[in-house]
Amino acid sequence: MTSTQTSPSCDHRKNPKLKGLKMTQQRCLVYSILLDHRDHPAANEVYERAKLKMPNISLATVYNCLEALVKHGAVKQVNFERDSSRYCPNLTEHGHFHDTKTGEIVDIPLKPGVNLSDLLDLPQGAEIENFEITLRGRISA
Amino acid sequence: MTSTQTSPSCDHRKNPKLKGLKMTQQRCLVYSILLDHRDHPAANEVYERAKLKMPNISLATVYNCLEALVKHGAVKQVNFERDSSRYCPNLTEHGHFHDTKTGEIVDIPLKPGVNLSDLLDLPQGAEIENFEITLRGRISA
DNA sequence: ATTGAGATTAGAATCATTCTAAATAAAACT
DNA sequence: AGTTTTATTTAGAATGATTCTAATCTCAAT
Repeated sequence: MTSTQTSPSCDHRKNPKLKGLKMTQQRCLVYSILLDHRDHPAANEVYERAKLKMPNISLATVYNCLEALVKHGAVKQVNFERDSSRYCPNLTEHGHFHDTKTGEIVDIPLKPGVNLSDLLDLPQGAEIENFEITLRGRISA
Repeated sequence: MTSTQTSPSCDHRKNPKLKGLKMTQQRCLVYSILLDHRDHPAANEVYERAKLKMPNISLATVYNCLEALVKHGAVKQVNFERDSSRYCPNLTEHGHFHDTKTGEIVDIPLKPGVNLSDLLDLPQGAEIENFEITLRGRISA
């Protein structure tokens, strides 16, 4: 049991998103939790799930791992108003819809071929590094 | 000095956005601060500006006033990642661009005639109550 | 003038997140 | 293989924005 790898999703050869990021057991666990249930958990929820497999992991480590994954670009941090940040392994350009009835958060893909500047009057010379589009509402039956 | 009105912007007859909201001196001051410099101040910055005119106003009151204005729909609350909320009296549909070089935040109007659903693959039956579009980047000279 | 509803206030409490310093683990070098 | 270096993990303290609490104040309507 000297391996650092606990899940195939953390294998650099199979997952180029992780190339160059040292995958410790903790980072691997946190990352696989995000891949496992793509329900946009917040840090404390990731922590709860992580403890089931690694009871001594600390909340600080979960924050550290999430930060490392976000900085590396393997995971996106999603913010809804002032709520706790949530985390999302979907790296395609997308927004989020927050269903105010169920609390569920779903990914909203951008329509293929369309561009932010089709919707928005961007200022001259604006170079967008990243964006967030968050919607709140309901899904009528 | 028994009047509650300290600024014409708080006159209900001139400003229908405020109709139905009791305008106390504090609410009027907070609101006029937002109208005065449209630089998206956070609550503590509103508090600093407010104290110049009303030295005994409390931070809690500034929060209360901002909340009342937001709930009433006279002001929008704007969130960038996990930063403090900022406040914006522009009620037209718009997003925000955060210049990472200068820190400046500017309103980004939606192009006339276009719709969120032109850009996004919304789920069947989605009814959007509100949305936030926030961009980070730079303006190249 | 009295009442009652709502607003304001100071300060305490909350809660997500970050920081700190010590302990571990892994990596790099001999 | 052992030593040094470097990065990671950990528990708990600290931070900081916001909300809560309970007391006081305001003001319109009785």
